[in-house]
Amino acid sequence: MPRVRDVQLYDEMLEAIKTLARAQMSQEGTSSLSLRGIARDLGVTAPALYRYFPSRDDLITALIVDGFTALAHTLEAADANHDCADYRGRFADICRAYRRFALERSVDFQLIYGNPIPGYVAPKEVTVPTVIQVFTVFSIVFIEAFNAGKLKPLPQDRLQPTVVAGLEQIITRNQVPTDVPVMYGVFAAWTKIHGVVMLELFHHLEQTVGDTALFFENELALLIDQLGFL
Amino acid sequence: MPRVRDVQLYDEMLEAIKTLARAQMSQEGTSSLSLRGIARDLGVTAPALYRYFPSRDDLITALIVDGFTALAHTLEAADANHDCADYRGRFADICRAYRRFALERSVDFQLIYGNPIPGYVAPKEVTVPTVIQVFTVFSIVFIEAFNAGKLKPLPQDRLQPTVVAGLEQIITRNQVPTDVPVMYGVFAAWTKIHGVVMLELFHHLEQTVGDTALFFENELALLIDQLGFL
DNA sequence: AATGTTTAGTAAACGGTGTCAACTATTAGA
DNA sequence: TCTAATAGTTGACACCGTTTACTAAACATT
Repeated sequence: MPRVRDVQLYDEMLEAIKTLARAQMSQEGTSSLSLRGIARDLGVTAPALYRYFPSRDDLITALIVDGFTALAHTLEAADANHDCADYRGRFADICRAYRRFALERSVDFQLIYGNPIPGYVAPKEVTVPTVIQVFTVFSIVFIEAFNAGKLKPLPQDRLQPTVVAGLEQIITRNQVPTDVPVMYGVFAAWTKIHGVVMLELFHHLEQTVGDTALFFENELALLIDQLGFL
Repeated sequence: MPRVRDVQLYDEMLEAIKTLARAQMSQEGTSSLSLRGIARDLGVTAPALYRYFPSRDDLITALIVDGFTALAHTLEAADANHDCADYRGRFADICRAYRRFALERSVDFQLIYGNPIPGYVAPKEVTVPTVIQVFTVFSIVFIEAFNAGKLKPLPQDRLQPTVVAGLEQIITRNQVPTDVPVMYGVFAAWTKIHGVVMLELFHHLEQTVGDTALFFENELALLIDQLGFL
C-alpha cells in the first residue's frame, strides 16, 4: 500500500491488473499467471506492477477475495429476485446460480474451491469472513422456510453427537438464529450440489450422464424433496 | 519410447522420476512440477529426462493414469475384503476408501479430479478407459444388491427423460447389465460422496462442521438409506 | 581384437518466468 | 524555484521447459 497521487487512477490500475489476470487465467488455467504478461498487455514493465501488488501471491489473494464476494452477491441476487414465500423456488434458484457461477466464471470458482495454488496459503483472516458470507446466503432460506413451517428437517437423533456439537458451534459462533437440524440441512444441500457442480465443471459427468444441465435439474428436484422442503 | 539397453533399469528410472514428481507435487501443488528439480534430485541434468518422458505433459499424463488405476485398485480392495452379501457394508467401505484415498494420496486425487493443469490437456484415449474403471467398481455393488433384491432404487418416473436417455447410453455403451434406476443410484451416490470429499479435502468443511470424519460417516449413513439399500 | 553403431547422458543455448536494487523522469507542494 | 514524493524504467539474478549438438560408454559384428 504505497503512497498514491491519485486514488482513482490507482484503483483503476488495480482493477485493470485483476481483469487482465482473470482473462489470462481463464485462457491458461488458474495457476499460469504471468506478471510479465499482464504488464505487457498494460504497456508497462513487470516491476511496475509491484507498486500495486507486493507479489504475485498478493494478486492472487485479491482475486480470491473478489471471487468470494462475487459468488455471494450472485447467490444473493438469485435469492432476491424471487417470491419470499416460495422457499422451494428460492432454494432451487440459489443452487442454479451456484452452478452457473461455477461454469460461467470458472476461474473464480476454481480459485475458491479448486486446488490450492502451489506455495500459496490464503491468509485466513481475509478469506474466512467471505466464506461465511457465501454460507449465510444458503442458510437464510433454510431458516426462513423452517420458521414459516415450510421445512421439515431431518430429526436430530439421526445425527452423530459430534456433528451436532460441530453444528452447535457454528450456530453460536456466527449467531445464526436457528437449530441444529436446520443447520444440518444446509450442509447436506451444499455438499450434494457442490459434488454435482464440481464433477460437471471438470468434465467427469458429460461423458457418462448425457445432458449435464438436465441431470443437475433432476438432482436438484430430488434434493429439495429429501431436504424436507414443503 | 526410445530403444533401451536394460529394460529393468529403464523402468526403475521411470518410477524414480514419477515418485520424485509426486513428492514435489505434494509439497508445492500439482501444477508446480519442475523437471530441472527432479533431475537435480536424481543427480542428472534436465535434458536427460527427455529420454524417459518426451515432455513435461507426458509425465503428467503418466501420473494421472497411475492415479486412476491406484484409485480403482483401492476401491476394488475395499470392496473385496467384505462379505459379498453385505451390500450396505460393501458400499460404505468403498465410499470410505474413496475419501481416504483423497485425503491420503491427495496429489493423485487432485490430479484426477482437481483443477486441470495449465496448458495441459489430458489425451482422452488414455484417461477415459481408466475413468470407466473407477466408475465400474461403484456400479457393481449396486447391480449385485439390486439383483439380490437388496436395493430399492428410485422409480424411473422420477427421472427426466433426457437423463434416462443418457443413462441408457452408458448402459449400452459399456454393456452394464442393469436398468436405468440402478444406474442412476450410482451417480446420485458418487456426486454426493464426491462433494463431501472435495469440500473436506480443501478445508472448506473443517471450519464449519467440527469433526469432518464423523460428518462423513453421518452423511454416508443417511445416503445409504436414501439410496434404498436394504 | 578392432570397428561401427546404438544408448545414455552432458553442455550450451533460447526464450520465458518472478523478483529485487538502483536509477530516472514526472508531478505536487512550500 | 527548489525539494520531495510518486511512478515508472533498466538491468540483473536465479529459475523454468525445451532443443540442438556433442561425448562417453556399451554392445554386436567382422
